[in-house]
Amino acid sequence: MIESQSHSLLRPAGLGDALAGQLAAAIRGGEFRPGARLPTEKQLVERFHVSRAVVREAIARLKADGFVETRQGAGAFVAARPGLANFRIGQNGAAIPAEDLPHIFELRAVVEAGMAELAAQRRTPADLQALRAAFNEMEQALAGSGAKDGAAADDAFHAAIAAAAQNPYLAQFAAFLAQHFSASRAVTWMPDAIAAGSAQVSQAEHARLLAAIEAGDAQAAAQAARTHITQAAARHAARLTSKPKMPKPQRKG
Amino acid sequence: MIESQSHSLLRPAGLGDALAGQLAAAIRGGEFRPGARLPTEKQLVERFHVSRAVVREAIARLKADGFVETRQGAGAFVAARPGLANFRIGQNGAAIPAEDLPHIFELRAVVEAGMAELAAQRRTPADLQALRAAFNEMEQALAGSGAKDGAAADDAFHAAIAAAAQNPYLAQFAAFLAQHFSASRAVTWMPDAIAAGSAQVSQAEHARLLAAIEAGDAQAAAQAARTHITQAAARHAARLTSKPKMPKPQRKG
DNA sequence: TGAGCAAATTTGTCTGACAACCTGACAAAT
DNA sequence: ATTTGTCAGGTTGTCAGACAAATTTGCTCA
Repeated sequence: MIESQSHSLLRPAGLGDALAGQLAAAIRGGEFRPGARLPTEKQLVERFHVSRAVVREAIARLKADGFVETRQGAGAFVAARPGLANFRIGQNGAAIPAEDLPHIFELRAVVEAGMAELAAQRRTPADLQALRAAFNEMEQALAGSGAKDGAAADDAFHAAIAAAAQNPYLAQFAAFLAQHFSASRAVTWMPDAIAAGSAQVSQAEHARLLAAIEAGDAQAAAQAARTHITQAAARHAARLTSKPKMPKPQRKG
Repeated sequence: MIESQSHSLLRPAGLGDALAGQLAAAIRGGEFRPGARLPTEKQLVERFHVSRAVVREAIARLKADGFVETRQGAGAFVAARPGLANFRIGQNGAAIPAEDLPHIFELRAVVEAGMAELAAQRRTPADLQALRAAFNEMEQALAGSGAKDGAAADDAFHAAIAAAAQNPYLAQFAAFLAQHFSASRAVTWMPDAIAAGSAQVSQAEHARLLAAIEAGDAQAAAQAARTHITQAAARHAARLTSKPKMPKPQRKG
């Protein structure tokens, strides 16, 4: 019988989702080895007391997640490397455990440092222009011109570094990692954080990163990126401990 | 009308898979913005001339891939960051385009270098023991003792480096990247490749990597890892161009 | 023992029905 | 004028049954 996963303030997941989760856990737990055939749809229907449609949806999810492959007439089979078709941070929808954060930021530091190094080596005049423009927008956001969105400029700055590195996979992976912390970056650029000087510290790190890339100094760029992410991790951790300060839930419709 | 995606030597994908691919492409292509509502199931049924079951399976896939979120009674909505819940190399089941390989290996080099650096700093006596043991197994596979599986020892060697780095996310991501090239590593340790000296070159790179980690020399370890991956990329590329040499398809039941 | 074929089984797709939920419009109350 | 409650229509979630396409199994025969 499927155990309903109900998120405290959110809607319960559907049966298909729940069954997929259970089957994935069974595969991960070694109940089915790579290449092994899963129970037939009919068997799953009987075992879990759900309709065939639910079973098929669960299998569709498992296929998307790289856990199984299906062959019409034969069955569903555990993939050669179940679940390794995707790289994912954390479990579906669940918050990242706090004890994982240092490891994730360290992974980010490795990736961002490597990317900054390549950016310093490969940047074009157009890249530098984009970097400068984004940097200047952040400067204006700091000066309180009010018309500039610091967080968006921060995103643009990092996207420009990624473009300068000229490796789309590095860029995608860095963006993938960063999007897990987009809320933290947004907080960095809120009025209270700017007033508290937090954004200025971040911007000083950006300045060092920019200077190194402009100078074509790969080592300095890597080091500046490493420091920036290390400090971002500290800022993020500080936010987690200084719990609900919830300044203004400025919600844009 | 759904265009059938048929893989040249593989079975055609189902309609659900094909529809999911098209909807994902539409979302990626900007046809639906984050937060936008997708056409209703009924509309998709009419537009694509498929049954509702196919539509639902496609949506289940898109949910698993992080492209959409559904709310019962309301509809399916494009996720805040569509497709970014997972990081994936290549498209589902399709071979990685050759022109992407250099970029992927470069990403691997960045990650493996960062990991080797940490391993050199954090390795324990037990780590060194595991590294040595794996290295010795590869030596024996090279000497032709026959009882040792070079590819498995190669895997174990890299797993030991990952363990020494003491960052599970780095380890997982490195393994994720490496599994896309597991066939290439297996070829490195086949009798013909050993006879041709290819495995010896790889092992010499392992030796430098091991020496640097044993010496606790982080810079040398990073450099040795970078070189190893760069050479692995060259070996992989050479295999792609020297096409079907297909020595012996030794298939283990 | 191996080849050929029919029957059984399994996945893929379609169709129809009902349950649960959502949204927008409108009425009633404050 | 604003807030709350109700309801109709629409949408997703689940169930059930039927048939098509592909694979596996079992049986017969040379």
